[in-house]
Amino acid sequence: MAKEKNPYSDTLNLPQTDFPMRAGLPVNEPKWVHRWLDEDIYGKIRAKRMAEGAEKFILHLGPPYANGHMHMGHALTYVLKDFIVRSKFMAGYDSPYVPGWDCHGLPVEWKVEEGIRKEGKTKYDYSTKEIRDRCRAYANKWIDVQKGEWQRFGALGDWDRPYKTMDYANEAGIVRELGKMVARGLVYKGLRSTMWSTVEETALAEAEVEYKDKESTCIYVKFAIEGKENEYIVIWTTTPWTMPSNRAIAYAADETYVALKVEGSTDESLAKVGDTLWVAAKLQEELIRTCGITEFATVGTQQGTDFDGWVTKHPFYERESKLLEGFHVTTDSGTGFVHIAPAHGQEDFQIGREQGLELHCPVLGNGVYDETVEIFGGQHIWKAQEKIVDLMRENGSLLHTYKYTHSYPVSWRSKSPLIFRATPQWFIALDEKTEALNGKTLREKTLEAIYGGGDLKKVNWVPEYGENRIGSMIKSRPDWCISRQRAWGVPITVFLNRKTDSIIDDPKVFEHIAKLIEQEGIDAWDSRIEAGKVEELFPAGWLAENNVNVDDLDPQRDIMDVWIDSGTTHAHVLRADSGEGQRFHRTDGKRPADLYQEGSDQHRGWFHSSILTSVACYDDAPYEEVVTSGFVVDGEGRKFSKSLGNGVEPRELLDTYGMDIIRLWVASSDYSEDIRYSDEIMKGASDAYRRFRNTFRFLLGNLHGFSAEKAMDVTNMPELEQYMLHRLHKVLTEVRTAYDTYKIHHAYRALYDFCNTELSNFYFDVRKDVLYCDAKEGDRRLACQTVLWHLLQSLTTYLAPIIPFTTDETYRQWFGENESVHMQTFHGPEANWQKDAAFEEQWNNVLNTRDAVNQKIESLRAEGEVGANTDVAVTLPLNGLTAEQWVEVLVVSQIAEGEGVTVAKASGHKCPRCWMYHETLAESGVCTRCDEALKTDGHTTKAA
RNA sequence: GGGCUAGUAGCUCAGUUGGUUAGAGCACUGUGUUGAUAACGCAGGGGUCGCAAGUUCGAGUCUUGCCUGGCCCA
Repeated sequence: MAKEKNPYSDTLNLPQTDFPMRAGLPVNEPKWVHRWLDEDIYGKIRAKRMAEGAEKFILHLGPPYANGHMHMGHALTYVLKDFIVRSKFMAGYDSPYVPGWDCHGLPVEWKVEEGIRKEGKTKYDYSTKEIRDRCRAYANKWIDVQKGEWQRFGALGDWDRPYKTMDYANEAGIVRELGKMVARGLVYKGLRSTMWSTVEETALAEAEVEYKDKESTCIYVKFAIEGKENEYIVIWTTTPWTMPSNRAIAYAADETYVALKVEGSTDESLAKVGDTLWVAAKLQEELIRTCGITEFATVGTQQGTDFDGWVTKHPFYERESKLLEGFHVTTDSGTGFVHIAPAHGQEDFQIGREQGLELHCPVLGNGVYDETVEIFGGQHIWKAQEKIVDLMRENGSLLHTYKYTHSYPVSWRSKSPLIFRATPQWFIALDEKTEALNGKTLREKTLEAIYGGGDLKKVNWVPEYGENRIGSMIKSRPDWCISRQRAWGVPITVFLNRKTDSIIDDPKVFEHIAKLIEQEGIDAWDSRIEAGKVEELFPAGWLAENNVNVDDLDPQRDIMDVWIDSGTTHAHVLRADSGEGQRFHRTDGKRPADLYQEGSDQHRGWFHSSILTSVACYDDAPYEEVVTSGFVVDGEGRKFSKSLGNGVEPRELLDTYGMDIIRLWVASSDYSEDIRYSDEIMKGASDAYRRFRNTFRFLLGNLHGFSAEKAMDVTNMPELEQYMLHRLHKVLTEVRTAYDTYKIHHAYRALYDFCNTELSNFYFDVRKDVLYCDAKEGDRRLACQTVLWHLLQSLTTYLAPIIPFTTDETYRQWFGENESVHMQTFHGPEANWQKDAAFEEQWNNVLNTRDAVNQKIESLRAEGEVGANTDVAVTLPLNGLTAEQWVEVLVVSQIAEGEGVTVAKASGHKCPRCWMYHETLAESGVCTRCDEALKTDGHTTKAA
């Protein structure tokens, strides 16, 4: 049977709106992005806030690296930042947010070199300047791509004026910071153990190293102990070529060692009968077997520490090699003694430096021993290697040799084996006491900023454990090596004066160079050096005034670690742009940034480099507060990786869900820990989105015909409306606190639950009767609409930071195309919405009663007695409400006062218009309320 | 291997200083619904709080160990 349309339907005030139920986010959001840019929403908000003299809130952005597409990690952190910036704007702050990019560094340079190779050429076919130009173009290409993706996230910001670390002004700014650190005596040149390719003749970064199987010549070598007859320390090594650089032997302090007296050996064995050999107890069997010892006696036992002070002779040079404790010595293999060549190993170098051993690297960049090396000087290490073994065999210090295949580091490009070389590098000193820091060291002063102390205010670390995390890193980190032997980066604009063996630290010189870089970019440095115009790098007359001969100067050709670039953005972005009327100008005496917000890996990265450079140059942290987030992991809590095949890209998600849903996913998660991503979780976000959207649609539909001047004063409203405003006051207060403390998921949760529980389940359901059936401008209806009107404004403004697309769509739907929600501030809570505790208590009881009644009605329904609540009559204690109010709240037809709660099928006649039961109906056939409403609104009382 | 950190219903989250049968929303199941209908209401089921010891009259909450993850180092 075809459904017949109720003739009264047309006389009802049913919801009316063009706001579609289906959002079509993937298609519509990009239009909003363009619209916001066209309207310059960001610029307008800022102009408005500045005109108001609003307080500043500066969230400073850690620049993403200008290479590749935005991934989920980017999406997470840029959405979080946008929540914060937008919520600050909404709260009335002036919150400048400037996007930026980290541009220099290896990854871009690699990509460019890769491109060059594809052309069948090598980087040597190009000048450094040409390489840099290509790097610059490459970075710019990705900046354009990332900018589009970033904007698509819905991020508000100063898109017309982003910062780039490769902009000339920023490059100059980076040099200025270097100059400050040099002037403060914090920069020095020293040695560092680096991975080196003798083929490419260059130091390699960690990421350029691969591991491959390599066959090495292993040797057991005897070191004669001084003051003892035929008694030896035995070492084992896979790199015989490092023997000329041996300076010491390391033992493990807590291992037991034994002395074995050789009493018999095989014919091939090099072990001599009568020799006494020291070896770790755990490794003696291996030594005996490998070296062909057939008979022996254990003639001594002692702990590692007992070797302290022992001295041996180098196997083929006339010099000592003393025994030292080695933190890295294990008894997994070898002999429990490790030969130390400080120039040729990470741990060796560290021990060598701590113990004051000779660190000089006697191997040249091309792998040839220099002239200081006796016997083997001028020979290539790989070729000399066998000769070294032969020499030791001849002089009797070799105990055994064999070939051994193991995993060995090679250059990812040439696949040639790498070596460790101690090379000269530039460092920032962590432990140098300097006058500029009140006689304290950079490490001490930075710790004061982290933990609070001295005259420095403690940084607020959120979550709290961040404090300990970065603190323990600063406590234990070595000096900061800031030099790189590369092309794409800001030069270390330092001159070594060979004559005085000092560096030029005059700030005037740095400023002069910075000015040149401001004009010409980083090429200003190299181009003058290469053209032999070094004197141009000095202010006019400076050389003569300071009696410096330009020929004595050795201008450095290294570039800076890119962590200096981004680590100094507090200076060349924030401080440089903070003058009167400029973007970051602040008069509140706070640090340059209120907040840095990044993933927790940045305790080692950007938070770390930023606080060090800021303390080094300005004696204080660059930020008041640091908020960290976790990482995006899959539904099982595992990280995304190619090998697991569980990765997702924001670009795919945008096509299936749209950004507001992705943003809801972020908002619903506690980002202080890792946040999970799965299809199931995204389904939850989609469901939540639909709830919000339908709430908006209900509000818009029922506000049809309403306008601001019809709004009713709170005091004139029915109690139910007052109660709802009271509840709204409560939830908005909660959300404010949540935003203020960056607990976005609490804000989301409070608003979502409010929409579900207070609105959809209760208020909307209860008030549909009044909204649909009362006269259009009846008091009850206008009061209700006034509440809906506040709800519309509060919900859109409070949700605007989280779902900017949908809230703006909603807001403009009601307030007009030219009124963006993003130009507003939070709507409410207004003081007169709040009621006293007794009022709240009474209404909470009403809701409890409602639950009890509903349970009873549900049983009635199960018996098939009733369908909708309007079929029901209820008896209950009125408890201070009128029967009329109970009818409204329970959406039932009849209420009678009684002792307990009972429910029954309503009696009388059902009004065909509002479905409520009445003992009598009006003459027109509808109930008296409907009858009046029909008359007031000018409908014919009897439906045609 | 070291530092930091987490593990409460299918999902996302609450659970103050240890104290009554561990909560919420969503999802799920059932059901109602000619007026929010790819929407909405009502009701219901669902957790030995990662595991194992220990402290305590009493532990999701404290201690130790283990398991499984995450970030950063070596």
